[in-house]
Amino acid sequence: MTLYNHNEIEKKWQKRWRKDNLYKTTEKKGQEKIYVLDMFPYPSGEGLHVGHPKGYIATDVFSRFKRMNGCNVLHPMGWDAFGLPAENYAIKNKIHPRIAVEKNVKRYKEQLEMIGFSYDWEKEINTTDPAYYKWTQWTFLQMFKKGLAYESHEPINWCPSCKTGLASEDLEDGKCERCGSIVEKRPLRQWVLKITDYADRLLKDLDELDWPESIKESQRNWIGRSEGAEFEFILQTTDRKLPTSLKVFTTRPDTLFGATFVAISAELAQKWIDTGWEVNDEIKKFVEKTLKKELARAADEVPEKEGVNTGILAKNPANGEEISVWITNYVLSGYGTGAIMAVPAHDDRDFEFAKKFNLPVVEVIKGGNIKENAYIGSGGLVNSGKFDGMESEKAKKEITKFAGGKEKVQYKLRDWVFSRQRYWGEPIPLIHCEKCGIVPVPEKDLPVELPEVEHYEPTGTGESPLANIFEWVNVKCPKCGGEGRRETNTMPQWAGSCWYYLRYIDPKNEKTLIDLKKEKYWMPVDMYVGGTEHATRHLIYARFWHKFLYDIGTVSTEEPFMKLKNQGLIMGSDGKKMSKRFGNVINPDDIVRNFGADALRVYETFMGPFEASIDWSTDNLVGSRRFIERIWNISEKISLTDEIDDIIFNQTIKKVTDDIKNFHFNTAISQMMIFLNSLEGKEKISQEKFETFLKVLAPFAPHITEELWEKLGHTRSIHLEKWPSYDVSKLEHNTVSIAVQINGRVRGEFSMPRDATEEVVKAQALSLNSIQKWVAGKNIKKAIYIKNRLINFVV
RNA sequence: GCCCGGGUGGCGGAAUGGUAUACGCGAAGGACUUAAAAUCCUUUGUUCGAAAGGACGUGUGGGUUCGACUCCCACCCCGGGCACCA
Repeated sequence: MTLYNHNEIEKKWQKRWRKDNLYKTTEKKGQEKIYVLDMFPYPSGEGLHVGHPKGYIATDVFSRFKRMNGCNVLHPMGWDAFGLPAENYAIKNKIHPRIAVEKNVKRYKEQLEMIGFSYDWEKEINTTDPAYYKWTQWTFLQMFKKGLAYESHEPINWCPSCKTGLASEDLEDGKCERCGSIVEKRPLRQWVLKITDYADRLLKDLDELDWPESIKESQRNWIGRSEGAEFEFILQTTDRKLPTSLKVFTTRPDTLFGATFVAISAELAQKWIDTGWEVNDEIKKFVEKTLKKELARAADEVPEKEGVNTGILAKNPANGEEISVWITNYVLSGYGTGAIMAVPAHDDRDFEFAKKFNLPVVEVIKGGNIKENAYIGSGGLVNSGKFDGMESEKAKKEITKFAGGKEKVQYKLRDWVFSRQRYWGEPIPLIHCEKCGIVPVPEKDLPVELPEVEHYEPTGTGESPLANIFEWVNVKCPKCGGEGRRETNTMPQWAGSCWYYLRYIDPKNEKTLIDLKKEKYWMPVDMYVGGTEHATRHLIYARFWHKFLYDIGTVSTEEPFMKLKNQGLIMGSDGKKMSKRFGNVINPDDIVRNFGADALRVYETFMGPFEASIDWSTDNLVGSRRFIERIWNISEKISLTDEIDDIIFNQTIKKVTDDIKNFHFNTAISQMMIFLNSLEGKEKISQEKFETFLKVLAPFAPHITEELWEKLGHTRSIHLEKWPSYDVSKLEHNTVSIAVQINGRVRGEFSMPRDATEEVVKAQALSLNSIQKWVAGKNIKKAIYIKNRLINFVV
């Protein structure tokens, strides 16, 4: 018996596959295309741990399966390498980010190759390659020209440690998603993309996508659509500097008669002051204090409600009542109009505020006890004039009409803060000219390359380190030829990943972002696999970016990713997230060296359902290694005749075929184990059937199957073989075991030929000793017969 | 608070109305061996019983059904998303 030396065999085949370019993308006519995509990794300094390849293994199994089924498969890999992690790593280790990225990419690629993935490396891309980011910049320019990119000075989230502004998507519980620092608000000049223009389409088109419900739900929450109405309250004031009316948005127009005051945000009050509203010291101080607190406040902190009465009165458009206008710290400035109608009887927050400041609470919806709490449910109207008695749902429309409001839809989604005050990102291709204003860099001058710098540490001043490189910053204005300055902000980490799936199709293209003919062939992505952490970042940004490209005719589909699957996390063996911090990281290199890539691949697919989070267990991995080894050993029993159970054999082909399609890899492996167990103790195994078994195993364990395939005399790779079919007539045994139940409890069992009639089964069942004692002297009310499975007597 | 998932042996898990615990790990016993490792075979939900056999058993409590891990109602616990969004 020859020894199974996984290291030698796996290295041998990896080398051979590379040499033969075995996994080169094909575009054979008349064959189905399938685009199988992994969320490309961010090459960090730590290298891969065993959790990372879980998704890659799944897509690799799937791609290999599709190739064997005759499909044209596009299965590429690349590197998302701009952004904070690479830059922070570079700063910490005092090397240039470019060098750090090169080093990390090399390491990642080595690690991936050890696992035996079938990527077409001719398609490799890197978002930090100028030939790549040329087109990231190009798309930004198109957005700028369409008015979707604009400059803003609004206060935004600022990470004091990373020293850059952030998008709301980059926060986690009010902390910087990268470094965990508490994020502050800071007014900053910044570039913003109008993703809100796409809110309705981003929401609506989710319905068409074959994505996990939880991801779709996260996006729906994030987009946050609310239907309601906008009302205009006439302001009763003699101050001519004040607006004459105030708009509010509400989802509860049915409660309009219960509005007892109007609340506005401090930001809105400040705007009024800026335009000349004369205010007393108390109001002035309150606004200043509130604005200051808001800047310093952690994003998830909910402070005690504060407010001050402006003395201004507003006329309720429903009943003409004059109610007071308050400046408060609980109305959000960035949502709706920055002002609300407060209905204390039917809103928790307004109730709390009204109680604190002794404002009236008027019940307009029946159903609660408004002395104790706000009632936010629905019900019949009261105190609402002619609408008394009407149901709240109906009243929403009626009162909106009556009070001159208009129906309106609001979204929570905010525009995408798109600039970072950092070095390691795509330069924003704009030039500031004193005469012409903001001028786009002409397309022929793209890419605007990131210049070499001595110091790339962030400045913390709100300017990127690029601002200090005068020879780069100072340029001629492309429009008037006068003095100009380059935009020094760079793009966020997520920019490059918004369209990388298009670049894979044609990675060397210099003329256009994508050749539309090639795009039409491969898009959309048929199978996209990655982690759930991208639900409201990458997966929203990329959809937005793609829809924009669709609108300008660059791509042919409205959505980039038709089918999405999320792999579950592999946790440390201690149940904690695998991380250097907890010292529970398992390195795939060690596993491959000690147990083999095939064992790792089988284990990661066998450990549980693909979507489930499961703790790593090297003990359990041993079972997968044993499986591989048993196949090796059993291959020595091959002969011309065989004793293989035909039924198990055909069931195995069917089960593996169906399970790979559905990403049920764990049960596919278990079926192959059942097959292998059925060979145990048998002396004769035919080459033909064993080869078929190798073929269905090949996507999971590409190395050992290739080696055994060669040993059996083949010169062409097993991975180029056709996927086997099974004999439908040989999926079930001719004899079945029938369970006999009395009142639903199993009391006996016997064997029968398949498809026996009820009479025969009944007679046989009742003749059993074990059954007789249960039915003796009792009246059988009825018998339920489930063909080939069981018979149940009700006594 | 609202919205998604999920809860099955000692452990990872299988079964989507029809014999609960497939497959794997671990454990116990046996074979081989001078011995150990490796490998192979057997047993392995709990409990009562010498055995035959019985009772209990898929988070908890109810319901539908001849029959429920599976469907319905209520609740508890765990994981994730959103959250002063009017």
